Amino acid sequence: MSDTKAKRGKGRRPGSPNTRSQILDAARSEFSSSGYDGTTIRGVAGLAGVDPALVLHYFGSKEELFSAALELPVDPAGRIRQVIEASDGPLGESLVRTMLGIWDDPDNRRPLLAALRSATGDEGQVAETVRQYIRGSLMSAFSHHLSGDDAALRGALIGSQLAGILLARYMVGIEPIKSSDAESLALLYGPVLDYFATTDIGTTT
Amino acid sequence: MSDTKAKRGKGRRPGSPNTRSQILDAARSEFSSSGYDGTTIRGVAGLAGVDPALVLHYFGSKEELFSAALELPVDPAGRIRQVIEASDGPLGESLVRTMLGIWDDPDNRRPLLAALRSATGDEGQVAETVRQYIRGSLMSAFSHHLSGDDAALRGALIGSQLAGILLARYMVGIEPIKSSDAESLALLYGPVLDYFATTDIGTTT
DNA sequence: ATCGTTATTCTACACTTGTTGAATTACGGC
DNA sequence: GCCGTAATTCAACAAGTGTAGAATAACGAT
Repeated sequence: MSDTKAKRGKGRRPGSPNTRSQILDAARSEFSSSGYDGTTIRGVAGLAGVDPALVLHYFGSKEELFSAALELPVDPAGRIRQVIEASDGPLGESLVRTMLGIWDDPDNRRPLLAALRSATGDEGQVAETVRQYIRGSLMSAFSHHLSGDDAALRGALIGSQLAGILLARYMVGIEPIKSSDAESLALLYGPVLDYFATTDIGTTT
Repeated sequence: MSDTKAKRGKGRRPGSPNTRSQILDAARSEFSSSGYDGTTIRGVAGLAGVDPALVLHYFGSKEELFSAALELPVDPAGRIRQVIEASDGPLGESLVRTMLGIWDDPDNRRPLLAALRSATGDEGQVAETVRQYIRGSLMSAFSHHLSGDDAALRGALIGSQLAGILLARYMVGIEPIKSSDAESLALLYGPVLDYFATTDIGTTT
């Protein structure tokens, strides 16, 4: 409680070397709140109380740091498949509930936000990777268990609805969606998802 | 057709001075595809075939250039109010149709994308302005003509659904939403919007 | 023809960025 | 106690950024 201005010299620090995870934590925080371009290695280092060079000593470059920060604590596509398989009734509510459960967990929130920010911005190669993941794994998780020709379309409809929730709740912060509890939102959006999943729709190009 | 390598000297150029709008056009293009941070004045200048200093001669700074590029050719909130007032029946379809009409117009697409990108990224002051516009004018345009206590909630639900469409169609590019024609999407999403607008929902905090 | 005004470029500055290499200190095994 | 290895900082570079000021050339009015 008394070393606020510790001006330490060069060499190695004594004590427990959990520095690497502190850096990762700081990186997640910065990436999720400022996006890829908006995040600077010096900023991450400062937040972790560490020299910028150390960040690059652990992770080789900014891109690698970003990839490491994106290593999600959960596998979203997997969880979605679980939910879809484990419910035979209307699954809309469960989907919303599960998704919000994941996003409301502070451990997941920041890396997920970082991923979504990079997918909606345009930050080169990594962003495109995230987008391909969304288009590929995530979307197929939605549509895999839907029958019929238009499974892809219905999966996309579901995905777009969920994406709208994320945007409103976590990115733009629209009330009352931002502050509602997850259960209320599940009840509100559930029927719509079921509608998308089941309703018959004409052929669409 | 033969001056591809024109290496012109210092002074003023002869001919028509529509340079200012060319710069604005280039700026819209860059901002919408690369976001605020990703866009460089030199890049804009290069795209407009002009010196970087000229950009700052017309618009005083990068932020002002951004604001100028955001000057939308349409007033979204106004159009929404129009649509809502001018239809007494189910307005879901009309809403989607109108919104996609605006976004599919190439004149609007880029500034709108630039705005949305800045709202979902975190680029400081201007981004916050856009977000406040969304939370304020846009949202109240949705909820203004809905009766009852929960008008704000229902407006937010509608807004989140529309936002999901934008994200899927224009930002991440999820098929088949990306390539469907506007009319099909209006038919698909319309009923859901009506559901949000009319269905009775319990008190939510 | 002259003159102020405007459009345009050139050059340069101060700053921030990602990244590198050398220097310094602690740790762990022998 | 000694030594390789890992952790950590320092100082610096090259590149790119937004921006400012001076210089030059064309325009419009008189």
